[in-house]
Amino acid sequence: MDRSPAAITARVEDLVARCRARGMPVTPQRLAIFRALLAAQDHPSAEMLYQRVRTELPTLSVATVYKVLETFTDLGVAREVPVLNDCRRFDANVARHHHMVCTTCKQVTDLYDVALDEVKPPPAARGFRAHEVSVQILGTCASCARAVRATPP
Amino acid sequence: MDRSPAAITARVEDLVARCRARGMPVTPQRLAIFRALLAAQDHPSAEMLYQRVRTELPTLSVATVYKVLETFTDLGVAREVPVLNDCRRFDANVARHHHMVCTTCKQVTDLYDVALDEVKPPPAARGFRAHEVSVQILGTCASCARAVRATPP
DNA sequence: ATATATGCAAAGCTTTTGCTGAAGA
DNA sequence: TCTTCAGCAAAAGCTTTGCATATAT
Repeated sequence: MDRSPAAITARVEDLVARCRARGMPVTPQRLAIFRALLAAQDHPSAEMLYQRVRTELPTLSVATVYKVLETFTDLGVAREVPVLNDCRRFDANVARHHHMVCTTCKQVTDLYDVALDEVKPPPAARGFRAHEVSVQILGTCASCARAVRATPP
Repeated sequence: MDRSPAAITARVEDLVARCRARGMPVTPQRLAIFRALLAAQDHPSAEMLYQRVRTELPTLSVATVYKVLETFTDLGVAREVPVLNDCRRFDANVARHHHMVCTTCKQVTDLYDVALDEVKPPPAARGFRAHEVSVQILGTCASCARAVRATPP
């Protein structure tokens, strides 16, 4: 995902435009949480975003983070990533991509691959209306693999 | 997955053998929960299994279901399916396959497709030790699609 | 001025944990 | 007999909800 200052500005302006289009207020909470989500590379949970934005907005509450993330997915400026069962994870990257998930440290890494993008619902899926094909590679990331070798169980 | 009586028997015997091999008791709870999981086509949660087995073992507790499912995954006779964030889902089908997930009714359907099996970790995944590649097709199942058309939002 | 959002607290769910009695091997 | 398990209850997370206040338009 493009993380240049210009791209960030464009994404924030897009959020503002979408809020205005629906007559929804542009609040400091929405802006700060969206900026934090744009800056994040780790598909943060609501709690993680709360911790990061709290330094900027000390009165922020976790409930607000959840509500704002819900709003973002409704507006189409962010999405929930369908990985890991322990807590909800979010991403401001709405372009097509896939994920590598470390089952040890729960880190989620984006994966761009045209071959994976070619994956289509097979004939067996008849009657099912596919909205999204998501490839999820589960395994152990490089640093966790090293840690395990250093301290065997 | 083969659900013939002979196959069911073989799977149960396999469970018994693996328990014995590790010196673990074969309890009525383990047998009943495993049979329920073998019979299930819907990737049940712990709560769903609890409701189904309860009729057979009225004294069963949900905590036991969780512990037993943990045991099953350790033994390699069942697995947790990496789909949906609302609750943990389990499957006695340990063969390679993928999933279609209805985001409306949360139904999870198995998907067998050799083309999807060909999906491999791309070069970008260097250093990452892939244990499993799981393709997840998110969308709306046939019956939910009908329901939406009948009662538009 | 009005509609909407925020913050707080409480409740709701799913899942885990600790312990005691029960039951397989 | 001896180890492991089942059941219970309590606790721990994550997430949602209801309501009064604050705020963006």
